[in-house]
Parts: sequence; structure tokens; C-alpha cells
Amino acid sequence: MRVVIAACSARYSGRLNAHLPLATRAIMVKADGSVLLHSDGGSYKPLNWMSPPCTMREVAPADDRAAEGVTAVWTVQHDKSDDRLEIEIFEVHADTEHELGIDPGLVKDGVEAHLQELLAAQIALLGEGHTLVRREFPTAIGPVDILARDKAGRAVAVEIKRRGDIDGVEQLTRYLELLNRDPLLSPVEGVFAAQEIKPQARTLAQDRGIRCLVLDYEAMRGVDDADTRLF
Amino acid sequence: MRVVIAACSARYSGRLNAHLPLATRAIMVKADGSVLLHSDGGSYKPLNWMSPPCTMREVAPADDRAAEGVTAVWTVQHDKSDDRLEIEIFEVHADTEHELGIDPGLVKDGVEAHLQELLAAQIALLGEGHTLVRREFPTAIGPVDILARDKAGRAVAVEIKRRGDIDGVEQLTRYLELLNRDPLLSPVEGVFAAQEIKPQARTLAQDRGIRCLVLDYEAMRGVDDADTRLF
DNA sequence: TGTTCAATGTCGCAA
DNA sequence: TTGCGACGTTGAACA
Repeated sequence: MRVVIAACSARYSGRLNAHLPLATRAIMVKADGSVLLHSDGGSYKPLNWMSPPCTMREVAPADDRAAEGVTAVWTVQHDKSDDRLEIEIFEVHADTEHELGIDPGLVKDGVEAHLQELLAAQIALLGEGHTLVRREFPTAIGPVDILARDKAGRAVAVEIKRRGDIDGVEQLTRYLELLNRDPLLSPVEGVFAAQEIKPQARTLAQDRGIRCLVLDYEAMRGVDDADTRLF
Repeated sequence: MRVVIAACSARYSGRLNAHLPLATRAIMVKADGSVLLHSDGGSYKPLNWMSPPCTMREVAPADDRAAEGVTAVWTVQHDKSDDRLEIEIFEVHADTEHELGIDPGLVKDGVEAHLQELLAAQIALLGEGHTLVRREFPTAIGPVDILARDKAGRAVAVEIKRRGDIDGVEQLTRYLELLNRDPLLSPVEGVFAAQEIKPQARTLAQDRGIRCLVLDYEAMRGVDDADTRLF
């Protein structure tokens, strides 16, 4: 990895056009050829960048640009598209290179599947007298997160999200349409369950007769822990 | 900005828990306190990071960790949440600091807002005799990009995307359903306008009686420039 | 400050 | 390769 601190300006063209005025920035050139231009703030997103696979070439500036103080031009061309990043170097403050080797990569443990597990175990959160039919109930367009039956025996299809967005309501709507074609299940009630439900998603759900259920992950995990401790 | 090349491992806890095994990486500490851990590949996204506002403290390793080769521990705590990044430093290969100053920021051109602006100004692209009613026409589930009327005075709702995906058609469908409930507007024609329309999106749109319109950004901008030059 | 929507989104998985 | 959904999404506009 090469790290350069330099006064530079940049221009990107590809999916959009963007320009970066002259300032001092950190330029990171990775082993795979990708290039990142970072300022001294913001978040992890660079001001400008080029993703691999791409090729960087250093060329001399045109006379008029050299007269403006440009000492070098780096053109970074994407190998498979016409995305291009052009960096004009005015002054280099530091230029270092380091051998990093291959990274073993990030190991994650998620929360996502856990919600489904917990709701299945605490199915009465859907309402008194509800019983679990099964998790990942299959349909032609993919599995519904949870299928249950209410106190009166009516089918209830549940879509679970960490964040309840409008997309999730659409997804559940598609499932409900299919499930309701099955005379053994119809009529199927829809429940949209999430840790947090966006107002727009709630509005859409209500408009379609879908019930919204906000899940308290901490509380559910607490109950689960308590249950586990009983054994 | 401080750039450190070091053999390190890391652990993040917050919205999820994640672990990064020992390897040599580039650590970027920005002026606002944010921290980025980069490997020598991948895209612009760091392996691990902490967004501002956050505070970094360097502490001595516990005896057992020191015995494992840890020379320092950096704990980066988010100021407003319980997100925390803990970096164990094994060996520092380089450690440099540079003054970068405030960045003037990126200037963009060619995003969705521009397309909407241009299409509103060149509304006849929808068809001869079309007139603009308004941009961002409000509905209960959010604003429609453009509402217009055709030569015969019938309402036309336009959804604009840079890249026309199936999601955009779904979005427009929702708007149309709502708009068509309004007797002052109904029947409302739908137009799906994008620089590029994916085959699946086109098929879905046609199935729903939605017209597809491919926008030529360069040409539209050209017309706009020509208009501007007249004044 | 909170909500909503676009993004050069990126990333990962499955068909 | 493409489609689809999730993301520690990030970022910006607007109420």
C-alpha cells in the first residue's frame, strides 16, 4: 500500500461527473490498484475513489497545467467501464509504501436471524393464544419468516426486519397475495414486525390492512435468557 | 491526519459484534477523531472503523495480552452511542502525522435531481403538448417526482431514476394507485423515466401499463445549455 | 433534531 | 452474470 500526502485536485467522470478543488489530502493506493482520496474528516467514505479492477498511470502535466503548478497527473482508469479518476498533483508532502500482505478478513456475528428465532420462541407476542406453525414457511416466491395461527385458528404471516422499511411491507404484501390463494390458509392476516418501523412503512401497512408490531430486542433476549436459566 | 501502519487485531461492538484477526493494516486517524482500518485491497470501505463524534484513548495492554505481544491498546468510543472499537497494536511499522486543513468538498453533477430539473424544463420530452403541473407533487406516501398533463389534459405521473430498476416501477405503481383514488386526477398515466432502464423493469412497467422513457442526460443538458446561452 | 430518499452506494448470496 | 436484500450503510435535503 502506498500512502501519499499531497496538495491535489481531482476530477471523476463515469456514473456522474464530479470535481474536487485543490487541497491537501491523503491518497491511498492499494495493492489491487484501487485509489482513495481522503480528507481529514467525514466518515469512512473517501471524497473520491476508484474501485478495482483499475489501472493507474502517471503522466506529465500539459504545459498550461504545469504553469498552474501541477507537477504530475495520475489517471486512474477502470478496467471494465469508462469510469475515470484524474488527480492533479501540485505538491507532495509525503510518499511512503508498505507491504501489508493478505488480510484474513472480518468475522461478524449478526443480530438478524436472532430476531426470528426469538419471536418464534415467544410467539404470544403476536397476540394472546397465537401458535407457531413454522419458521421460513415456503411460498413460490420465497419463504415467509414466520407462519402462525391466531386464537381462532386463522393464519398469520409475519415478516421480520431489523428496520421496518417500505420494502419490507411490499415483500409481505407479495407473500400475502400468494398465501391468500391457498384455500387452506385464506384469509391470511399480515403482521409486519421490526425493531423500528418507519412512518411511511406504517402508513402503507395500515393502508393494506397489515398489522405493525414493534419488537424490543433487548426485552426479548432477556426473556430468552430467563427461559434458558430455568433449565 | 495520523497514518499508522501496524500489525494489529481489532474488535468492534455496537450495532453488531465483529472481530478482526492479527494482520498488518493501515490505520487512519482523522482530525475529527474518526478511525479507519484499511487492508491492502477491497473497495473504499475500511475493514473496521469508528465514525465521529468519537474519542480515542491509548491504554497499556493487560498482562496476558502483553505476553501475547500486544504493545498498546487503542479504544475508540463513540460519544453518543455505545459503539466501541478496540484495536490491539502488536508492532508499529510507521506512524506519521500531517496537517491537511479543511477540505472544500466535492462538487457533483449529473445526479437524479438534475434529471428532474432538466425534464421539468423540457416537459415536452414526455410527448407533444404536455404541460408541467409541478415537481415533487405530494401524496400520502411521499412526493411524485413530476406531475404533468398531456395534450388532452389527462394527468401524467413521472418517476425519475438515474438507473431504472424494478424498485422504481414499484414506487411509481404505489403513487399511481393513490393518485388514481383522487377523482380530480384519475385516470393518471404513469411514465417511468431513467437514463437506463433494466429489461426486468421495462417488462414489469409494460405489464402495468406504465410507459418507459429513456432520458439522454447529455442531450438534455445540451438543450439546457443552449437555452441558457440565449439569454 | 429527526425523517426521508439517493448513492460513483458496497457487499454477499443464490439462481 | 444478474437479481435481490441488507448494511455498523453514508450523506444530504427538508420539515
